[in-house]
Amino acid sequence: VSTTSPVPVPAPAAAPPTTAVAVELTAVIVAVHDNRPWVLMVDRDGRPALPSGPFDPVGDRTLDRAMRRWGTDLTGLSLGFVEQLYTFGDIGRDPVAAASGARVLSIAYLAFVAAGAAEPSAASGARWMDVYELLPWEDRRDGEAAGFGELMVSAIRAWSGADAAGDNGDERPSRLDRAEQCWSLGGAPWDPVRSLERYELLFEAGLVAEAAASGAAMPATSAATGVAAALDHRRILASALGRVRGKLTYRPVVFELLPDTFTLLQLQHVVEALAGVTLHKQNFRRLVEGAGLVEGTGRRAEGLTGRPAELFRFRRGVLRERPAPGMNLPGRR
Amino acid sequence: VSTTSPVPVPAPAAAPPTTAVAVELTAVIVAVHDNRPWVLMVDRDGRPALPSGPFDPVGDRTLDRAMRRWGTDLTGLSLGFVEQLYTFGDIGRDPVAAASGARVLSIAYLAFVAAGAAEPSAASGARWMDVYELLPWEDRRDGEAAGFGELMVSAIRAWSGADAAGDNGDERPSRLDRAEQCWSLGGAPWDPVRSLERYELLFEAGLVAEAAASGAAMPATSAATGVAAALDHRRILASALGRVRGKLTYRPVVFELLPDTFTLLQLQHVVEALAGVTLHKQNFRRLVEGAGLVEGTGRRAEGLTGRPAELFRFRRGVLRERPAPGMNLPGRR
DNA sequence: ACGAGTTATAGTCAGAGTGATGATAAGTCG
DNA sequence: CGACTTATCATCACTCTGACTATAACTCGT
Repeated sequence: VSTTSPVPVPAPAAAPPTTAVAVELTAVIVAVHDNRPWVLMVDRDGRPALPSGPFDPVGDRTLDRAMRRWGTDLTGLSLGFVEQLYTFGDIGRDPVAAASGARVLSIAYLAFVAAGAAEPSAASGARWMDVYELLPWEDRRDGEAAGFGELMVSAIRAWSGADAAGDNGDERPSRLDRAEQCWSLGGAPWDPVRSLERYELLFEAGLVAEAAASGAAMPATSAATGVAAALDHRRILASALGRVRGKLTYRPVVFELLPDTFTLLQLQHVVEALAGVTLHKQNFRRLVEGAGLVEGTGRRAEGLTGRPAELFRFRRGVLRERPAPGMNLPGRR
Repeated sequence: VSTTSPVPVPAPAAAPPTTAVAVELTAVIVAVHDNRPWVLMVDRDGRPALPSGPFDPVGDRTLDRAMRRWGTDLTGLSLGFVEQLYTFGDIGRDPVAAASGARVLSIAYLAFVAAGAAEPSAASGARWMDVYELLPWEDRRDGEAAGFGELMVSAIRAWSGADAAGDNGDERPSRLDRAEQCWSLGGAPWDPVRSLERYELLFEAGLVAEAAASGAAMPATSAATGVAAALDHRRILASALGRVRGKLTYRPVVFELLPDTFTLLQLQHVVEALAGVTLHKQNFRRLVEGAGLVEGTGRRAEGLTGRPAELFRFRRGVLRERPAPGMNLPGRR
């Protein structure tokens, strides 16, 4: 079955590629205040859009560095955690560019800004926007169907039934299966991480405004389906949100969003804001302390009300002890 | 802190980017036979290389579809699971191209081919190569330091000490910390998922041949550090391996690598081959059955030796029951 | 000063999941 | 028929998880 070394025949693929396309960086810059996740958005033809910048093939030695430099310029803030997300390249994703024959590739990056940092420089035209204004169904902190409702569920049911009848063989999971898995319509628990799948399902079902080619029927804003963004930027945001939520569970990234010291309730609120679900308070405390993720400073917070809480800090030592330290979200597995 | 809608000022970033760079797709096509993971490689100037193909901005409507089409042509096999990995764009990654002023961006994809599928078409010049021939330290199935040895450990220790002395502030984790985490030098258990970090550490420490700019001192092949590949393809492979290992734990992707029915031992061997660690047999069986990942067909395997095992198949129903069904690797967390 | 309200923090308990080990079943091969 | 090999079942201690209860410490209004 195997040859240990490949034969020394030049493969056809080895010829240097010559395809030219436009490449840009797109940033999903996230912060958390006031129990809400915020994302930095600019305006693009009247719609909110993720900030994008050109990729400079001469000046930028690595993509990561390009992202860091440009993101810092844009926000005037120092970016904590920075990670490449995904490269988006569908032909229809930028209709304007497509019309002129250009193909736009966006390398999306995810970055965190610590709470308490300054505002973005006004010159950039960038503003913080509530993530759940764009993806309202992803926030389940106040009840299952908060802002989503049975309406949407039945719409999805009706739509997913449409091909269950057609029975596409049993290769790919049916739309019904996908809908059930995404929205926990069957017995399965809600999985915060699947935000991208949920957005894609809504898109396919024609329930988000972006799905209507060239601004047809749907309103750009609805309480249930949120505010439409430019191009495929809501898709990118949904993918970022899923990544953040997944990452939370096995890497201590939350601390990049918090000040150096914080109370356990603050920490819990940040996790809840990102995960879009509420957590059991006592268990959360036990978990993070028991896992050695945090350590108490002797000091206490300037209490607003109630018993003053101890201030904690991230305990770097965990990294040496556990390979995958993070916050457990309920119902994973 | 927040304005609900962004101000309607055209952001500087909204101007269409015009940067032109060469974009190619690079495939990490993986199969498992004989208790080993195999990757499809071609020859490139005498070194093994991952197959790469140009991205066609006109013909390919989506990146995923481009990958599928081209990968199928290349291998003559049908690709099961296909997933975008990462986009690599370091300026130094293709010295030949760089010399001529071109910047090459590779969008790397991971794809699986089921066992028992046919050989790749000979015309492509592609051959299967043992993944652990390229990344020998990633295979820990026969003992901790199999093929790696205390030598490498101390080399890394020496190197990582080099900046511990310099003490770069305590922003980024020190090299010593990184080395300890990657190789479980401290108390931490070995984490199969960190293959990319390990490769990058070896690269930085100058312990892999690719690190020597323009073929200086290091031999292209060594028992401990493996066979050097073209460009940054070993880095891409390491990143793919980490992704596969991670994915195993929360999504039932193994089954894409197996025939429709299989024995539990076969399943275990595939998981072990990919994870590079051995698993406890009884617990593995209990886990996989208890989680509802598989279901027995009544039939038994044509036993070679020993008691014949029952044949199992993947149980699609899990997807409806659990959000994140997968194989637990030891020592995660 | 005191009690109501609010938040922090410790403790307890049942059930699920995990790692390790032993015992038994069912084939093949000499 | 016995040695060998692999499959499969059962058990046990231990940790982790989810839910609940009780107590501590502070602010504020009266």
